[in-house]
Amino acid sequence: MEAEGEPGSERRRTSATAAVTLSEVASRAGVSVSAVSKVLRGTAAIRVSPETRQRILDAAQELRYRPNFAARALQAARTQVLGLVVPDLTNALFTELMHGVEDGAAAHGYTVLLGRLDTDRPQTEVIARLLGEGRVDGLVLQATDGVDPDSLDQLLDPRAAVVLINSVASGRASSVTVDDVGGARTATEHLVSLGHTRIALAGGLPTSYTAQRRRRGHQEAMRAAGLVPREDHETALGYTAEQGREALRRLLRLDPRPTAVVVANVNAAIGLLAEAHAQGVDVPGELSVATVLDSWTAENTWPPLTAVRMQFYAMGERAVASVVRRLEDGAMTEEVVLDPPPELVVRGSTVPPRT
Amino acid sequence: MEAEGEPGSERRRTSATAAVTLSEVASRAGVSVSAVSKVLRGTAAIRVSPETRQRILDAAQELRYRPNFAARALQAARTQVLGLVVPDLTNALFTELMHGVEDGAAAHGYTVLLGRLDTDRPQTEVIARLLGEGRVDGLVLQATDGVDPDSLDQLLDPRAAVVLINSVASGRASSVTVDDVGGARTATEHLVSLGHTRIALAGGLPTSYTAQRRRRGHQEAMRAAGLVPREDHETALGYTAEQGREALRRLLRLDPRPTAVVVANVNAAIGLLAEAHAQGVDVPGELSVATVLDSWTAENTWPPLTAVRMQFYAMGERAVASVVRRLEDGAMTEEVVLDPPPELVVRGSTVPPRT
DNA sequence: GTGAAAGCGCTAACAT
DNA sequence: ATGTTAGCGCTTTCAC
Repeated sequence: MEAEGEPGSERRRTSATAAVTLSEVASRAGVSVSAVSKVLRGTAAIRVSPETRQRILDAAQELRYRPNFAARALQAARTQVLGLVVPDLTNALFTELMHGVEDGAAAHGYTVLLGRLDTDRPQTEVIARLLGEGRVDGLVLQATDGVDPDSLDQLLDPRAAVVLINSVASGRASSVTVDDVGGARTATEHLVSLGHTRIALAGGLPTSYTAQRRRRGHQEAMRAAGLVPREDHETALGYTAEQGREALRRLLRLDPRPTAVVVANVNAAIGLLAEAHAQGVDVPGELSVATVLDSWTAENTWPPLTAVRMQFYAMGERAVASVVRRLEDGAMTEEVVLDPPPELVVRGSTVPPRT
Repeated sequence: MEAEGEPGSERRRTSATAAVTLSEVASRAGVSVSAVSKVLRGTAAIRVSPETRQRILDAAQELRYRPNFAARALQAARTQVLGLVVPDLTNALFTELMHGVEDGAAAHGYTVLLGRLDTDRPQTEVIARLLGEGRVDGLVLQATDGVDPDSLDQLLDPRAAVVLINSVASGRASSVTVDDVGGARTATEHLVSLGHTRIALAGGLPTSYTAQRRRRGHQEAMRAAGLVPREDHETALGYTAEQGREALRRLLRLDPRPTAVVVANVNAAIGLLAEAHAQGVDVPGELSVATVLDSWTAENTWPPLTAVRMQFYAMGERAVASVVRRLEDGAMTEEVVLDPPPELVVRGSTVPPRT
């Protein structure tokens, strides 16, 4: 606002690409770069007279000064960027996680860089590039579900700030996990409380860490209710809609059929439900369906799916908090998101069994 | 591999955080930094003897050298990062777009930084920061649907490399748009071809650019079939599931009722379908439902939704191609993705009208 | 209170 | 064919 120094015409000079630099601000304010630097970033605001300070602020303002990201990053050896690496961008669930990561990152002053996990190129490469080239300060990494934990172990530099999502590598990386056991337990308990006794489980792949934990939760709830989890009532096909469909087909071959099923994943549950329609199976009349994991899609199926909301958003936030902590005081932690507990949302797909 | 120069002990010095630099490689190979720089980035590979070259390559290899991102970015005034800014990370459709952007970016040697669009903070700020601080070279920007085009106009620096998704700002930014007109037309044509004549439209907000275009497509198809689009057969409530439900309620009050409806968005269609169930309306018996925009969720509803796949993935790819072009030869373009045309996917929710 | 200068790691123009 | 050097824009001692 203050007219000062240079003629007005000079101002318009700043062209398209040419960004305003610190020294331009300095010369406009008639001070040194270091003074500008100090003032602009608040450091040692003290050792500058109020007038100089104001002059600098004005100059920066008028010139629309923006600190150059690369220069700062180079100097600080910090980018304030976190990498988010996931196997499948198209998954509706990942969306929630990403959202949590995004919000968490913003809250801590970081931005998020998306990492690609090519199926072909080894995950190692991605990680090495992101971290090794200093493109990011830390990494939130969701390994492909069902990936060999040992190989994961291999590729993790224990000194790097990486947090694993829904898998663990003790001593090599931090981890944040959703409460899979509790989630599955909740779903099964709900079915039990409705009076079901023949409760099947449409689970994920046996190699999957989350699938194992959800299975455990299911079995715990069964046993707690005095029921015996039956081997043939369990499938372990996977988390996709198609795999959910296949799970239903298998369950239908059983005699007697289960009266209820816990599906370990919404996507699979939606597929299973669609297949039930296709096969003329009445849900919930003949078969109650409860799913672990909720998403908006679950409430718009017919009947709407009873689901257990898992805290993916919170997990994303925690994951960021975890890397940031690691970055700041080197702490490596393993955490299960228990706090907002898995939340049962009863909708139309579950009712008491027919008598 | 070549034992050369420094004692072996020296090697292990490199600690956790300390990244290997060019000069370390240089001294290990016994050459100058510039030689290493040239060789490692392939430039002028010529003016170096094969032996030196090999020595450098080996040294870099052994030291696991990685070029520092910030240093390169500073020097080149380029980050090879593209910003992706969208209003809602949680939208299933955005997911496809993001995927296309990701793939496109990777193909062009860029990575993707997620931009936040706080509802509170002005979009200006986000853009200014990302571009102004040089965190990204260009921007793929999806303005909030229904945002005032003029205000968008305001905040766009016409010199910046930004491409708009599904909205336009002629002369200020490039744009890539999905074929909304064609998509809606296709959906309506399908219904017409089944023999429907009372075809309603559950549209998006009137201010929305896409909604306007989809409405146009619908009307075009109606007129082409000799039908008159009726004002009272159109709602313009919005794209969410809840708004789809409301649209159905309104349509049900009509007399005579439409026998078919084109919904301008999957999410709304899913809501509309769920509401139909809730109201005991038989789909497709009493009402055929076709939706513009497809997603995997549409095929798992009951009945599965007939939908028109819009090319969001392709749009993402094109958007990246567009920014890259702009970055390289300054070209500003406006493009409609016509090439993979909107694709009709007939599923169970549409049948001929009852006689 | 303010400024000069070194240096973060890299590239490119310019010697040799 | 190889090396020297001057920055890129910023932060940060260290002098004055």
